[in-house]
Amino acid sequence: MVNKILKLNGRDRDILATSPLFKGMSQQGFSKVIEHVAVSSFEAKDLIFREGDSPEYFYTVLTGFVRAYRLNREGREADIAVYGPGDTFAETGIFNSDAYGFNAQAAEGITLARFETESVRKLVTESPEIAFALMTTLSCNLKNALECVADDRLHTAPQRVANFILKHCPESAQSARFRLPFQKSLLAGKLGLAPEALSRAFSSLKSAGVSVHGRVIEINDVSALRRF
Amino acid sequence: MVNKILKLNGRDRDILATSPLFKGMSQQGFSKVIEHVAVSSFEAKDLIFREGDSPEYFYTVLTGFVRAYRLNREGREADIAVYGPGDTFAETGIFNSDAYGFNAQAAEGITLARFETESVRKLVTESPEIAFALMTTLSCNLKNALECVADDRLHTAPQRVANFILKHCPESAQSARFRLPFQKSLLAGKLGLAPEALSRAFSSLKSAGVSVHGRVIEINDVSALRRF
DNA sequence: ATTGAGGTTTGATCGAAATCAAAACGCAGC
DNA sequence: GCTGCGTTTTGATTTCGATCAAACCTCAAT
Repeated sequence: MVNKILKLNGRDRDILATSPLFKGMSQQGFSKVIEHVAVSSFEAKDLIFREGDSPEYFYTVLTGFVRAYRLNREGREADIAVYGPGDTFAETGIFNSDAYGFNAQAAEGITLARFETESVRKLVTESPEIAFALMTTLSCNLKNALECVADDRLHTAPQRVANFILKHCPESAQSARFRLPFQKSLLAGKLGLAPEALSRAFSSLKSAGVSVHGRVIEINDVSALRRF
Repeated sequence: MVNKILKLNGRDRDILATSPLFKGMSQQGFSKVIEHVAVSSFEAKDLIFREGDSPEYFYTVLTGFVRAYRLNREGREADIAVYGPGDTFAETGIFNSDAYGFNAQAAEGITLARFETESVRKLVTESPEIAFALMTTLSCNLKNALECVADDRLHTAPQRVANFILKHCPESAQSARFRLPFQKSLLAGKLGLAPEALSRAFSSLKSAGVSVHGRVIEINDVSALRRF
């Protein structure tokens, strides 16, 4: 069930203002864009849009996680990306008016900032600053997508999991501990694995000093994990 | 060996003007950008840039094909994209000054239009038209990359090859025949396959009416292939 | 505390594609 | 037409991860 609040509240506004898309944007630029924003909330499992729909809106995540996935002919699903707080998705619709290229689903209860594709398209031609911000976001999403292809093709399941863990460790830490921001089944999808494969990957990382308690990951020796 | 010609010749200029990046751009916009262009030629196997290099330039392919790939720790290579005539690559450097995210290699003798990242970054803030063209290109590359992830995760080798073939068939054709634009080993890489796997995929498509003679692909019944 | 429903782990099996090895093919240069 | 090199194909084997099935764990609701 979609619940739209037409005005941003203060907290949402703050989250948005500090997201990569708007960070570094002037007050005026920000004000212009948020004239065209609405806040939408979704419950876990709700569909935000469907592959093939016409791209009327694009989104920035305020809270929670969004799962982007595609279907094959038999209806099997494969995740292609996970978007979290501050991430912007489906912004290709601004420049490429063909249909959304994937399904987007709330992985849990979420709130999104929803922008009108059409209105922002106009803003882009008027404001170099807004254009620049969107290009930076596109660049970032493109880099991540190519990285994902490379990771899929180069690394085994345990290596992909190790990489994911290492991204969440402070660069120079000896040891570390953190909490997964979402369900393991979503992490499995993000890494292109079945949940069973993720579970087995975690247990094969025990030998590299990784222990898992529920959603809490503990790394004894970060540099050993790097060598794994 | 890199061979730089500082001025575009007429033919190169035409190719560039009709490439997706410049198609639809005004004469003035085009002129502005090509002040900052050089033409580079490379021989087969030459490296254009290396992952980790600082992104001084980005490129549009004039002729031939470019292989984008990454290495794992053991030095095994995995292709992540193939860029052909009219395609623009490494344009993320304009907005994201961190290093190139992949290695780029000439798959055969090629000519490229080479743009200075820094100069174009300035143009983008001055000209909405140029900004819009770059955003469209970024969008297109992002869509392709996400499509690639989905294809890898959803489809088997024969299905990926079938999809590739179908993209090269006229939408409504009953039967078709076309020539692969590059070596089979490059196609294998593009599809995330070992050359042996591509070869086996082709032979498993014989049952769907696909025959292969060297680089020439013949499809008896396009709609049967679609159902494969 | 008990129940029940998701989510996760473990076990067994299967299948797709990588890898290694060698044969066959295609083609440019002589 | 031959020669020889690089590409592609074919064959045998291995490996990784998917799939199916069942047990287990967690936690919210009763």
